[in-house]
Amino acid sequence: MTMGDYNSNWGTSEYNHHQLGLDVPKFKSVQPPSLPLSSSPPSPSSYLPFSSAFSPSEFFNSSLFLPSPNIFASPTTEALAAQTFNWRSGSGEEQQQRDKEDEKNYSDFSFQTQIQSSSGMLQVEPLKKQDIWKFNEPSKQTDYSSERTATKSEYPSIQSFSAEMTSDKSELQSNSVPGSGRFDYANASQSVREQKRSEDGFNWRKYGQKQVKGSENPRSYYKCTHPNCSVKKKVEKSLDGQITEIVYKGHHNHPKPQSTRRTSSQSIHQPSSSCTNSGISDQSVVTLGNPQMDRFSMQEDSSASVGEEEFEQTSQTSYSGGDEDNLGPEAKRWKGDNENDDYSASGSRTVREPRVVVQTTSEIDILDDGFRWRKYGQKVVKGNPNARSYYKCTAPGCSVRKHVERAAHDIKAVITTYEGKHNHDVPAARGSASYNMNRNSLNNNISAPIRPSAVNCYSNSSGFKNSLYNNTKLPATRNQESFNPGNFGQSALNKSMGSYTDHAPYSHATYSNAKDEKKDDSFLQSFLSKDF
DNA sequence: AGGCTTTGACCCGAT
DNA sequence: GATCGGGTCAAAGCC
Repeated sequence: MTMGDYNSNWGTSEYNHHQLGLDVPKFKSVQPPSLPLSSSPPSPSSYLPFSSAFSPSEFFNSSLFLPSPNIFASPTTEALAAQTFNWRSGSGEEQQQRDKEDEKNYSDFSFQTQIQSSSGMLQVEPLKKQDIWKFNEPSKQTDYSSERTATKSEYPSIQSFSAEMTSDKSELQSNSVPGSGRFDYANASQSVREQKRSEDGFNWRKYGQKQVKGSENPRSYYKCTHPNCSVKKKVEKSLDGQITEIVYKGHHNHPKPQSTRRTSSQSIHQPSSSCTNSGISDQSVVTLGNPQMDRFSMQEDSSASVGEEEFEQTSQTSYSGGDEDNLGPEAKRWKGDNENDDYSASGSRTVREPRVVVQTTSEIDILDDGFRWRKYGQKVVKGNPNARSYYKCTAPGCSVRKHVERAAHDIKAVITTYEGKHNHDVPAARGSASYNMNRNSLNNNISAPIRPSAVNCYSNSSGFKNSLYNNTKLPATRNQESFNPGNFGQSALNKSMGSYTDHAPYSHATYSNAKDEKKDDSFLQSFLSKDF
């Protein structure tokens, strides 16, 4: 192999779980927002450490629970797909029925969180796992890389099963729900390879595996099996089989192979659709972090619509020169070979093709809060070596922003900070009947935050205005979103079972965003002072 | 039989 | 030039 091979870019990303080969239809059905859903997926936040007095099923059915089809559209969601809520398992026929539905259509979000304050940052610490996304926006492409990226994070400790790389049969088996008898082994087995393809629409062949330094997770190398297609991807999986990082390289010079498989799950997955709606475009690196230091990175490629894909190109934001140094190690490490990529490598990792890009052009849901976000920056802020990804709500006129970063003191912890309030509802495109119903229901029945997680923390340069703590206690307006899965749990629980978060310490989130954020301050202030 | 995974060896750029 | 480490090769085995 020559260096030239790398020029194919480690930046192409398939959208999501598909690519991850995480396809166990039954478990990771992730439905794109645009697709009709028969049911709504549970919010990641639904994975909460319920107390004995708390009825998961009730909560799940209550208005507090805000299933959102948006989840499907979110890479994060997809990344978390394939898991079920074991706390719901075996709790009655009705419950099982729901579980069944979940298996078919839901992604699993194990956003079990607990609020903690640290270093002035309000953080949502996962009880199990959490995700962080880092997007690096590489270059444009005009080939058939219609792939998109979505990450999947499984939380085995929470789920009865965890869908994983389907190649791993043991994993498949482990995904069964103990005692549930709902797992169709035969079907799962049969679909193992099919899913390999269906997940991301492409076929992959593993050509190597290696234990990389600095990570206990083995890295697997895959090549697209399509003739003359040089797209590759590398996947890191944790010891427990969870995908911790994925990086795509190159662009498919062909459309996705037509799949004859039309299982419910597949139709639900339709990564392309989901991605399309999400508007992910161009390349970007997506890093999903989780408690187990699961790092999921993807360099995503966007490209012309091809085959089943249809992308929505969006504006791009790129960092120039100096910012490169601010890229997180992950981003640098995964820099691809895109023509535009030219970061200089840092750290001990060997990088063959320096690339420069830290941009994300896409409109994408982060943490499945139901809104569309577009990354506009990424930076390593003082006090935290972990890169902070900055996102902005893509809705016209909405200046809500949020940033996500992994806690400096604990990489397992993810800090999500919201700034501002949405002046609009959740994008309709993502809504489904059920979703809307739930939303309405929520509004009618409670005064709790419309969005489960409410606000992780609102902040602005002039000071912290709202804290999650407050949000969980104060009635929220319909527009009080920017929810964080973790917060969802907090707020929801507060409403349904008391002050779950009363004990949770918190502190002001320090949102040290730069000047471009400043301009929104007044807007935010206005909102904040008005509604709070 | 074909396709895929596994895995040790090898290649090669970086240090 | 030696060493390190990531990426790839390719034979063997599995399904």
